[in-house]
Amino acid sequence: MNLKELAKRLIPDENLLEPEEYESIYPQRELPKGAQVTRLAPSPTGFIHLGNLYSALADERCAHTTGGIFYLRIEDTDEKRKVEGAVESVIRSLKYFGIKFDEGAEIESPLNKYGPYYQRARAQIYRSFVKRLIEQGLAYPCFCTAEELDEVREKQTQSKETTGYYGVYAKCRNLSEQEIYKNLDEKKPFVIRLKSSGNIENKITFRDAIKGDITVTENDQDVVILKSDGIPTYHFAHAIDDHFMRTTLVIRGEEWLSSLPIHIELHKVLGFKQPTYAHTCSLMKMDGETKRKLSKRKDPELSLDYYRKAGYFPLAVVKYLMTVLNSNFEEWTLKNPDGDYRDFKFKIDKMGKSGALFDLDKLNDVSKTEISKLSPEACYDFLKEWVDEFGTDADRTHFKDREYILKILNLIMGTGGKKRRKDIERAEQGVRLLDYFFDDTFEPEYAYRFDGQTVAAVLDGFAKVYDPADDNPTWFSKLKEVAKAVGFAAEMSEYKANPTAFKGSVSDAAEILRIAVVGSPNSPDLCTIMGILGKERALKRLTDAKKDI
RNA sequence: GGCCCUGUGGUCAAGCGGUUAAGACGGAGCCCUCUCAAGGCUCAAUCCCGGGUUCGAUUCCCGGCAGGGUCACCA
Repeated sequence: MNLKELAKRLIPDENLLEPEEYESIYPQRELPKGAQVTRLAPSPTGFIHLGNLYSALADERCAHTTGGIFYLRIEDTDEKRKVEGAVESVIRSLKYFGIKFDEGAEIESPLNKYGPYYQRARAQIYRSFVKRLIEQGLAYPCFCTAEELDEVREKQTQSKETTGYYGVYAKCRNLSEQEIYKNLDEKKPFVIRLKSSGNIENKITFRDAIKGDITVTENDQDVVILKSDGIPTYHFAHAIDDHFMRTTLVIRGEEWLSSLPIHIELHKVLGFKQPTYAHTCSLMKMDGETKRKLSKRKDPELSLDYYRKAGYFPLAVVKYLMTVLNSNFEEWTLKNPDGDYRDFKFKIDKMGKSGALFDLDKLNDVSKTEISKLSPEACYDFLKEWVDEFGTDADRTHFKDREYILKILNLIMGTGGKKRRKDIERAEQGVRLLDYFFDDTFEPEYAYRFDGQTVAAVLDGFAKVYDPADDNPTWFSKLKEVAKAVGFAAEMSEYKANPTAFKGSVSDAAEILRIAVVGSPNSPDLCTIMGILGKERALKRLTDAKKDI
C-alpha cells in the first residue's frame, strides 16, 4: 500500500508544515534549572469549581516556587462543550482568588510564544503529525459507524471481554487499499486511529510525582486520535501540546490515570519525551452514606461563585485548599501566622494520595481566622464589595456611612484588645452582625427571663443613670447599683456563693439590658454598643423594650 | 465485571520496624467573664480484616474486604 498517497488523501491540507519544523518553532524554554512549566487546561464550559481551583493552585505553586511558568490552555476540541465567555470567566474566577497566569489564552504577555493556546486553532499542528503517523503506517482510517461500535461493545460486554477497538475487533485496521479508497470515494466519514503495537500482557511501571510507582498494562486499543471533524481527541492533543508548549509537569486529576497507557504509547510513537505526571486525588463530597468526587453537574453549590456569594474571604479559600494540598502547610501557618502562603515551600510529593472530603467546618475556621487579621478598614472594604454585589438595599445604605461601620467593626473585631474576636466568618453572615446597629434593621426579640416588673425596674433604673461619657468600669458599676436595687447580687462571687439568696445577679441585669439594646442575649461589649448607638437611640431602645411587657 | 488508585480518631492528617501513635477542625468539659466571641487548660475518639517475614509490625510481603476512579469520535 502506498502510505504516502493515502496520507495525502486522508489529510489533504495544503501548506502543512513538516513535523520536524515545529521543534524549532517551539524551542526549549530557557529557564533556570529545576524550573517547572505547568498548565491549567480546562475545557471552555465556563464552569469552574473548587476542584479546579485546587488543581490550579498546585500548578501555580509548582511553577512559581521553582521559577517556572504557569500557563492557560483551552481544550476546546469538543465543540459541544463550548460556552460563550467561558475563558474570561475562568481567568476572572482564578484572579479573584489571587491566581494569575504567566501566559496563555487571553493573557497579555510577551511570553506568549508557544501559542495558539486554543486547541482548535492548533489543528494544523495536529494534522501534520497525524499525517506523518499515517505515512509511517502507525495510524489508519476507520469508517465504523457509532452504531457498529455500539454493537461490538454490547457483544463484548455480554461475552465479558474487554470492550473497545483492539485486536480482532479493530475491523478497519486491515482494510485493503481498495476498500479504503472505495469508502473515501463514497464520502464515508472517517476517524484516524492509532495502530497500537501494545500488548496488555506487558506491564509498564512509571513514577508519578504524587502517587509514586504505578504499574499499568500497555495500551492495546486503537484509540481515535483524529475525530471525523478533523480535530484531535484529548489524548493526541495532550501529547502534542504538552510537548511543544514545553510542559515539564502535567498535574491533572487521577481520573486520567486509566488513560495513561494511551499517553505513554502516543509519546513513544511521536518520539516525544514524556513529561512528569502528577495525578492529584480528587476532592470528595459526602453523598448520603458514601463519598464521591466533586462533580460539576451534581454540585453546583461548589462552584466558585458560590463562595463568592457566601462571602468567603478569597485568601481563606486558598489557604484552606493549601492545607488540603500540603498537610504540612497547616503546621507552617501555626509557626508563621502572618506569613504569606507564597513563602511556604510547596512540595508536590507532599500531596495526599487519597481523596479528601471537603470540610466546610475547616473552611469556616480558616475564613474567620483570616478575616480577624484584617484591619477594620480592610474588613470594611471586603464587606462593602460583597454588599455592593449581593447585599440588600438597606445594607448598601448602611455602608455609605463608613465611619459608623468602622466604629462597629472596631468593636466586633476586637481591635485594640489583646486578642481579636472571630465573629465574622464570611461576608454574608458578617453583614448581618451589623443589623442591630441600625434602626431599620433592628429586629429585637424581647425574650426576658424575668417578670415584667423586674425588667422595667432594671431598664428604668439604668436609663436614669446612663451617661455615654462613662468609661467601661463606671458604666458597669452603675449597672451593679441598678442590679442591687432590684434585689440582684451586685457581685458574681456573692451570687455564686449563695444563689438562692438573690433574685438574680448583675449578669442577669446585663442580660435584660442587652436584650433591650441589641435584641438578643448575646453580643460584644454592651457599654461600647450603647456608645456607638449614641445616648438618644440607646435610651429610646430602653423605652421601646418595655412595650411588650 | 476488567484494570488502576487509596485505606491511621467524625473530618484533614503526621508517621517510614521499637512512639505515651503528633497536630488542626469538629465535639465535651473547666477556667476567664456582664452575655457572646476570642483565649487558656483538660478530656473522649484512630492504625480495615486475616495470614506471613521479624525478637518485635500501624509501618515490609501476600490474600481478602471496603471506598474511589475509569472503561466514548467528552475532556
